[in-house]
Amino acid sequence: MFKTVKQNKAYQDVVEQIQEAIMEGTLKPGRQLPAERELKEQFGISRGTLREALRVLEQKGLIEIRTGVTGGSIIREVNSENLSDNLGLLIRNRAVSLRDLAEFREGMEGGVAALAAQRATEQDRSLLQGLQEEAESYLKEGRKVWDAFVRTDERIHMALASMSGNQLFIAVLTSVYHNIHTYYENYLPWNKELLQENFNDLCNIIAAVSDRDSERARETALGHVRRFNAYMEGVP
Amino acid sequence: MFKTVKQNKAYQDVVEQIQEAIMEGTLKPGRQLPAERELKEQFGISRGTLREALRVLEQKGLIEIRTGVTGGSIIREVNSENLSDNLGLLIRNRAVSLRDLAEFREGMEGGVAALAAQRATEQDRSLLQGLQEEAESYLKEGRKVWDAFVRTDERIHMALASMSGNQLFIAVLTSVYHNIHTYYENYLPWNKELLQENFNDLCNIIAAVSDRDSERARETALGHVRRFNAYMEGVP
DNA sequence: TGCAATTAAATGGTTAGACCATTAGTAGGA
DNA sequence: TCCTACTAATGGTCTAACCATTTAATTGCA
Repeated sequence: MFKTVKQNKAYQDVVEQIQEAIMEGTLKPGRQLPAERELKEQFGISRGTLREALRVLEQKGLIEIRTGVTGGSIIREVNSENLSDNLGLLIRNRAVSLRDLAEFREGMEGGVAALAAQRATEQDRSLLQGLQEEAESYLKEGRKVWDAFVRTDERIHMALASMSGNQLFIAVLTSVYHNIHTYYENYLPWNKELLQENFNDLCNIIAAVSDRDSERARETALGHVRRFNAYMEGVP
Repeated sequence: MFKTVKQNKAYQDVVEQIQEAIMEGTLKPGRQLPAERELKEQFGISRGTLREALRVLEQKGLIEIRTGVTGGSIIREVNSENLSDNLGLLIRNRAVSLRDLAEFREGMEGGVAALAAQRATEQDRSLLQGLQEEAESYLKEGRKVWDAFVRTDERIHMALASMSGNQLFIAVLTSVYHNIHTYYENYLPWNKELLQENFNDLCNIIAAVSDRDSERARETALGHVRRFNAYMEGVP
């Protein structure tokens, strides 16, 4: 019949009030909160309690706290960084396996590439072109810059996610890449041929995106991920 | 050449130390940290600073803080609650739209269903059977239990995610469902025919999973999500 | 003996006031 | 004009005390 009454701590109340003000738009990104010594008066609490509340808001990604005379708590533009961090914690903590990450990536990369193909701007296309040339130059330089190549590969995939315009894909793929990186470096039997194959796949995906051919982008990307996942079969 | 030196605040240092201990497994879920008055001695900081650190860890979902004589900071089993909260914030802030959620779901549901088909046990299959019957009975009861039907629908999708055995799918889909619910309830033009169509889709997916036919499960699930997303086209 | 009420003790929650560290502007001198 | 030192405002940290909550131990009555 009745819900148990929740006895809010003082700092929680402060967190909720400020969070609501941000969500409602009363507090807009870029705007600054009053200084701590004034805020504590407005809320009628001590500075220590206020600071606990501000730390929580900071951790939630809602404010940024700067020191110095012009410093203070600044309302942040909400982004998906936090979601990535949280997912990263979850991945590390639950000991998500390479297999899990790989399966998950299979589910997403195709869709991301398809959306990117639909939504890429002229600027996006030239960005991809530039990244492709960068990757090619690393490939030619040979073994000593292989990890530079791998990083560029990752940047291309993230650029595609970015072009999808979908914050969810961006956030989730960011975490996945951050955590899958070590696996790929350690377990893939990198050699000249594999890098070349990887590069060819990238070129095909980029070409499909440039042609605004979303279905070809989807299939090419999915095929790429599947093939490379298969190369890692049997890895713990 | 060199990275900029990061001047850590004291509380950040504490957060990192405790977080790492949890991630490495030195601190296991259920275990309690020392009391604040002792912890502050171990870290060589004041209680206020320590409490800021604990609040951050609490917000990250890594510890739970209880009052009382047996209280203290208890290491938590990390779950996807935080992820859901975060996604909720992004949605309320309009950083993630219904369209984003729908696109994302399209990317995942097919893969989940395919994995479920490969990995479902006998027990899983009978669980699905039970849920299907439950949904059918709600459907027959008519309008007054429609939201019971919708909740069962959600449980079926989550059961499939669970059967995929992939913690990533489970965590992410849990968050997505928790947050997409309001959209579906408000914007889908629910009526008898739509519910029936929904139910038929579910039956087909469940049948494919029961037959261990992963490709049919993938296609059926994907088609289902796509069709229902299309019904919501034009929604903000 | 058994149980209920009371008390005690440990924990987190909060307060007050002080001082330190960082930063940007300002004034003053070379 | 330019550099330097100072000043003031902000967050960061510390100390020490008291309040609030919860559990376990104690007490006292039946």
